[in-house]
Amino acid sequence: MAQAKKKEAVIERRSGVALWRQIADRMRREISEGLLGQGGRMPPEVALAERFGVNRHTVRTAIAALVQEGVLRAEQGRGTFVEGRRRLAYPIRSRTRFSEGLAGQSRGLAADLLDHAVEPASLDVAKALCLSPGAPVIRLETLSHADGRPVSRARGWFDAERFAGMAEIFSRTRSITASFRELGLADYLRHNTTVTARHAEAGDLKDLQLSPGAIVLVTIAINVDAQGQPVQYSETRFAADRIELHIPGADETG
Amino acid sequence: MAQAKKKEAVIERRSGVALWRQIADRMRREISEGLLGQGGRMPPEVALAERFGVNRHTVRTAIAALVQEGVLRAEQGRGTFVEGRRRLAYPIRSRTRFSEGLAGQSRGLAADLLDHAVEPASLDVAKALCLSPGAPVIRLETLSHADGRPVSRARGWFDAERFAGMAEIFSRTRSITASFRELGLADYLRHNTTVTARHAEAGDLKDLQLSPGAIVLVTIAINVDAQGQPVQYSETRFAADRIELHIPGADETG
DNA sequence: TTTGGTTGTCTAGAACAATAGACAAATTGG
DNA sequence: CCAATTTGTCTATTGTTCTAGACAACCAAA
Repeated sequence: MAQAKKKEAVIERRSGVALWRQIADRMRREISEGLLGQGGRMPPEVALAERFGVNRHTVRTAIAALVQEGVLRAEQGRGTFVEGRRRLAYPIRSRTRFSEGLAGQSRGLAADLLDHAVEPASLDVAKALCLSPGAPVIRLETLSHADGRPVSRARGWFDAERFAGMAEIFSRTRSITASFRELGLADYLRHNTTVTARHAEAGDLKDLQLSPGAIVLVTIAINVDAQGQPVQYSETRFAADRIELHIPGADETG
Repeated sequence: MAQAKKKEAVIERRSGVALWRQIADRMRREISEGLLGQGGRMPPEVALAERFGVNRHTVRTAIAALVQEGVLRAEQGRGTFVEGRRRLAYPIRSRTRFSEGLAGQSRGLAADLLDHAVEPASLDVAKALCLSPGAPVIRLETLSHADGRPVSRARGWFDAERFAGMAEIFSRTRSITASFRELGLADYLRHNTTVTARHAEAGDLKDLQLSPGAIVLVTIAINVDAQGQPVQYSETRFAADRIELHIPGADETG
């Protein structure tokens, strides 16, 4: 029975996803769960190849991809080591603010303004913000980093009349909460959030520094002011391998 | 300029993901968003091939995969038509019950008990249920359908002392809420939920009838009774192309 | 220094994915 | 019936992925 391979057969052939990518995705996940690379050291390539039932070169391709992502570091003669950090928890609460949510878990929080425009509200946006379709809205495209790594890419819409100058203020304050405050909105609440997941699109792959096939968690949210008037409609894509969403129960919400 | 191809270049080559799979994933998403297949009819293969900048055969492979999934139906001489239904909304509230959540959106709700066992609590489970590590817990593996399609695969743990006979009762009632009620627990609350997303594993691919590379939304939740005592710890994998999670704001929670 | 274990590089061939073109088969509308 | 449109099938060719084996380069410990 020494002949029998130990492969776990979790790798599927002819699936349209290359073996090296399936293996890379699996290793990334197991590393993040602490199942692989305990003590910071990965098993040798030959052992991994045997475990997955593939050739050593296939494993090497997977490792190369994770090295490229910054998850692993390979040293000739010594071994392959885990570089990646844990997944950050992003809380979704009534009063969640992006920076507050991740503060304490990471350093170097930053949000960049990638693009902005004033445009007529689409049907979706108008409905969410309780405006007439075609009413002018400000659209902000932002990219947020934590620990020097990009974690989310957001697209937010605001009533252009009520929040004139939002883009300029945001590019200075780098925070939605601070920008609202400057515009006279002291407090706001998260009204509703929808969560989906999908494969990252080309633009997000680039901005979030993901590799093709990577997953993004998508939240679509509406924020309202104290009177219940919508002030922001946003769609945020989180790199699913860096962020997890935490939704506290009602008892913790207040 | 008639020569210039219209391809949208969202398809990446040499990415480890075959072109036909990228196209299939994209078409599935656009169909679910209503961008593709309006009126139930898909554009002809030649048009799709031109749009994605690939050969017609590549598009055919993608279509074949979606036909296999039940999203599309191809009829020789007539065209290709949309079979798939929209994504169901699964609300995450303090008092969400699975069947209640999807009731009204779908028919033929059903939960199957795939497997069950009494086993010693792992560290995670013990901590979540406020038990000592190693204390006996009941583990239920369930599969839920809506509209005849599998939508989620759940693994739940319960205190074996307090909820003795859970497995037998569940296989009869096919509902966690009803089972709790029979065991004397009239009401319970969702205490905490964590949401992540990842590629489906082999077991889930099969049970949820997904194709390799498909995405699952993973929720990890703790339910508590009226006294705040944990009664259930669960990990649920939702087929991300069939379900979206809805998290209402605090004002709607009560 | 020597030995064993590890990653890095190269070559060659087999398996799979994608392209190209041609034509068959079925449906629809004139 | 005929023509146009559409999906289905076949062959051939090219490029990418995976396998197989061999060996070099490097590190650590005996």
